[in-house]
Amino acid sequence: MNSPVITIKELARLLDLSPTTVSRVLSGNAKKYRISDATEKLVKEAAKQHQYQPNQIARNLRLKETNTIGLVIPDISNPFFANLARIIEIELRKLGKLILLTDTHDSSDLECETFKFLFGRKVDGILVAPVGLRCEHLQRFSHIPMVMIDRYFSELSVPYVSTDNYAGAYVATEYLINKNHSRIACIQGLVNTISNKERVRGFRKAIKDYGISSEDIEICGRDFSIENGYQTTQKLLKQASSLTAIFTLGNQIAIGAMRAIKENGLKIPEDISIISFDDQAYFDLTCPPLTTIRQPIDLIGLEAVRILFNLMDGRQPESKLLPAKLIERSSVKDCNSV
Amino acid sequence: MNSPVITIKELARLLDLSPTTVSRVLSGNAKKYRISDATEKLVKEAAKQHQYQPNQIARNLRLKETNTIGLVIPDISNPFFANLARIIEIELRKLGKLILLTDTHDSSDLECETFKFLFGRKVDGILVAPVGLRCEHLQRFSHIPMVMIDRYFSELSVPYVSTDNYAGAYVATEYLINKNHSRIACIQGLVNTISNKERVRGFRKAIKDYGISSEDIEICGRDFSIENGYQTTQKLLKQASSLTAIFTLGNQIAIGAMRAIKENGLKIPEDISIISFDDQAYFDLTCPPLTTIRQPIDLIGLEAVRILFNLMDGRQPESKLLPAKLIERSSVKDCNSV
DNA sequence: ACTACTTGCACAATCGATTGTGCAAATTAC
DNA sequence: GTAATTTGCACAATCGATTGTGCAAGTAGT
Repeated sequence: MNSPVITIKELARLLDLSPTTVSRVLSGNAKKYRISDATEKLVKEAAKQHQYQPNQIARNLRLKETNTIGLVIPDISNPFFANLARIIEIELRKLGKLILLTDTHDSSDLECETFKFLFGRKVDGILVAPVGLRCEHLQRFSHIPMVMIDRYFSELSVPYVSTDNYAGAYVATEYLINKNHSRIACIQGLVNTISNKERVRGFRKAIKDYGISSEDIEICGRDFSIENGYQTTQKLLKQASSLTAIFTLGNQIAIGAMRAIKENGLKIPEDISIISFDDQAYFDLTCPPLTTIRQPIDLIGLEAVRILFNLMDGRQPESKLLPAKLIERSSVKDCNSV
Repeated sequence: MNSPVITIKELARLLDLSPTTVSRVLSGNAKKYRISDATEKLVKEAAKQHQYQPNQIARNLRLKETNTIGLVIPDISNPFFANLARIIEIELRKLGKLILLTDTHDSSDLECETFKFLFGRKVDGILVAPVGLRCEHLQRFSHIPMVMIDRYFSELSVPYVSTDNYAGAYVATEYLINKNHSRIACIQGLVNTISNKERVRGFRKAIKDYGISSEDIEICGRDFSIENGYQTTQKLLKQASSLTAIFTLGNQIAIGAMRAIKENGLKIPEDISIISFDDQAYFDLTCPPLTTIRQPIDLIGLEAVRILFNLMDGRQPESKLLPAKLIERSSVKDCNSV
């Protein structure tokens, strides 16, 4: 029986031709190498009949091109990254590339190991949302075309695409302040990641600009998980301060915070207000609908892919910070009207 | 300068050894081939110093093993699949495999193309949540180790791991009936997919077992999207029937349904009850908290990987249907107590 | 009929790692 | 001192596709 995989060599033997000729026909270079029309037709028919599929591994080795892009993400179960992955997958597929997906679970060590893997696989490029704590490995592999998404290191020459986290956080904080909140807690994500730092910076700047005492605010939390949102909020609420609003710096944190508030028998926004960075599809259905800062996820994905391909074509790296947008719902109480 | 990539051949030249010897040392076969301790040490040090990373493409070609698993998913932005992807990624990484991720957007054509791609890439195995409409391509490539997840075709000899959708839907329906609902709509997902069909079957069976007139129920909808949940619910509500409960067959459908209900100014569960297949992390925070049927996502992922590896080891295929669990919250009104 | 092209295809090397086998040199045995 | 082993490593083929080059056979020109 025919094995389910047929190679060019076998095809050639069947047709009594050389592998060279078969290869040339199948890669569309028949004319270029003066293969006769008759032979061309013969080869094509045989290929179809035997369902010939080129062995990409062999092509890759020879052509030094794998048509594969590494996608390195801290947590694919976070809807922000899942949505990002989706748009990126769509774009890359249009361009004939496949994705090697890796989830680093916010571990720099895993990320570093991942880079070695991807390098060994000879990916044509890498799209990475770095954990954000270290970057030697990014540096080390920066000879391969790479774009950072969401999180980045401005000190590296690697381009990035992200949200303008600073401005977004500023707007969110300003919004709270305009609603006359003054005792505000900010629950942050992974400390030291640029997106977190920028959001915190935006928060602080607004606080300062509006002359709010630094004693009336609190910045706490440690990562972007639901767990962190929950535990940090529990702690905040136990402090029995006169906290009036919480600004969560990620959608998962918001979930945890809401859960804790609910368990404490408090009402949003009557007892405590909440605003979150990073909108999600279901945030209009939570109790109450959540006011958020929406990041332009699709645009981030699109731009990242575009820039990556520019890089692969040898063009200049180019970074982008895209604007976030306030989505006003009803999780923030207007303390002016009291 | 040294190029950033060093090959075995170059390493060999530097050390004045043959590539053979270098290869043998680096793949840990020094003893087996009687390489002297001195040489072994020399090679290892040079490899470390030059940061040698084996070219996996070349190894793959020679060894016919890519350490890559194809993951084929209908929609990675659906949290159900994102969570599944995450647990699978974790398990596969433990086993030294990387994931080629593809999103088929619920298109059988794309799925078919995807299979060709994966075959060409010589993946060691495939984990697929098939679109579910056609399966010739699954058949055609069934010589490569493959496990279907979530959705499956029982007529194929390809093993699968999924939830016991029939039983889950039966329990959900029974729950509604016990709460004395009798005018129930069921908003389904992708018609003809096995998970949908099984859920509908469970629904129908419960309806029949409890003697509810088929005129009091309605089965509508077309796919697993938010959009479908929204539009179908809008239609249902416009019919001004005396509908008392909706059973949505997927988490995204539930979101759409809730949105439509809300926009129509109706209250859940006072005006209309809702129960959904497929629990999500945030469903305790929606307005109201949603009663759902939870699928054992982690277990599905774990089992799928386990079975796939058994297959790759040449052991027998084996399929599993895992139990779902009712998570009672407060989106279903108890009509008995009225 | 003899040279000059053109046509149609095959040879062989290559990509980087792996592996069965072979063969000197070193060691041991007697 | 010679034969028998053992030690230590290299040769060369292989995986499947690609490509620069070469070379017959066919056609055209005069």
